[in-house]
Amino acid sequence: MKSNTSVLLSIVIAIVGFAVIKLSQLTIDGAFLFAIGALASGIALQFRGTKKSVSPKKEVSEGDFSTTTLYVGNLPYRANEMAIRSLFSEHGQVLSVRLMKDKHTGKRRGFGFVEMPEKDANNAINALNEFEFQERSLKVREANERAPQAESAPTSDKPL
DNA sequence: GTTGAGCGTT
Repeated sequence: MKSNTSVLLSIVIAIVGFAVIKLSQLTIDGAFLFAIGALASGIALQFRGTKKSVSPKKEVSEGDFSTTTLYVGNLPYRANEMAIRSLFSEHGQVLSVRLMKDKHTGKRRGFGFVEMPEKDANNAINALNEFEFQERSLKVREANERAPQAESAPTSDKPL
């Protein structure tokens, strides 16, 4: 889509450059060189863009499988996200780990959220709930849904 | 630097 535009742009630049150089009483060879150079650069850019557009096609190994957010409570204050991630990774794939910290002081509040696929989530709950982690009994359950998401910017509240 | 039931940010 955009590559076509860039090629078109390069062609336009080549033609315009050709005309300008020709009008500025330079040699025809110079105008040709300019035009060819512009075209070549445009084509080269298109090739690079194509290759780059093909390469970033990894990740998304799970696709849009149903994910469950787990609430993890009674965490030791010295626990960090890496430890929690590695601990939950032993019972399923961990998509994300978030240990909630106080926004004012930045200190950990002792609980967090772990996002996993549903099957792994149940497995992790059964395996890690009330599991002794660093002298603390973990509390793992399904997390309640996040705060009522304010839908975008309410410019005008009008029920149709 | 502390504390110990709980459910939360781009």
